[in-house]
Amino acid sequence: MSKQHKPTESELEILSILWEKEHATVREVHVIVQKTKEVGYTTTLKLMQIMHEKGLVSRDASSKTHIYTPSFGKQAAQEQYLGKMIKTLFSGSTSALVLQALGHHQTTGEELEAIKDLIASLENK
Amino acid sequence: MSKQHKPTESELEILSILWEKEHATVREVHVIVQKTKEVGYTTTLKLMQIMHEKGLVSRDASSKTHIYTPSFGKQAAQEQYLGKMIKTLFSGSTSALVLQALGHHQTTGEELEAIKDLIASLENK
DNA sequence: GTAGATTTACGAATCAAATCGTATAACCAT
DNA sequence: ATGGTTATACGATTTGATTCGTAAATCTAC
Repeated sequence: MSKQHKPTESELEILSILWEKEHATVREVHVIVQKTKEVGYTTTLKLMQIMHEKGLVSRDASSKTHIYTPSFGKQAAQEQYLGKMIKTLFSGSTSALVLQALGHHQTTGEELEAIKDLIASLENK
Repeated sequence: MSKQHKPTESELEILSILWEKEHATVREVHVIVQKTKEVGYTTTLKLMQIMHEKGLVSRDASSKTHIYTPSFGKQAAQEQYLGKMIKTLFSGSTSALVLQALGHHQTTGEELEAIKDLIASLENK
């Protein structure tokens, strides 16, 4: 993930949409954004133009209607935010975060199995 | 955690210091802030005054040098940020976050034991 | 090809966060 | 009680994010 510019709240919302759809036009993004926020089309456009300037997204401008693609994957963003959160809010303790997450948020039995598997494989090293 | 005002980046940094020390003066906070950022004393002061207005911290103004105390605990903030992160970056999947955290950040054997214990107790319900 | 719709580009206005300078009050040591 | 230091209060400026209006370019349908 490009480190120079960390996405703002609104930018992250747009990135989420792009991750979901792989790539999209301003119109497509705007339609989805509008479901949660009352905001004009040109606002979404401007945001996406700024994201392009910052390098958060790339775009194909070969046709009139530009197509935007995120510059990095959801996973990279998850990594960055998770790392920062562990550092600033959990005093660097990954397990503190994990315990808090498992303790206060819903998980299915299957999910717990997957976590146990990962722990087992970590212990085999 | 007071929901009306979510702390900004800088405010969170100050809160972390207050959580660490229980309570502190502007000077004490500023000395620590200065280790990472080049910033004037009055900037830190102003920030803490605003945090007081927002209700993020309370203060004892009985002596000239005021003493600031966080209005809520670290745990409440962890809860809020974690919940938001699961929702926005992990599509609501707690296990996705846990797997990512365990997979990419260092944990000791003891920590893994504690996590396994929690999972076991969750499964017994 | 012309009208209406859609899109981009651009700049301006608004709003909040962050920074700092200056003034004033309180404290301390002598 | 006076000078130097430290604290708070307050306002001004800067910076960045967000919002939108307007104009110009392109497309579409007839």
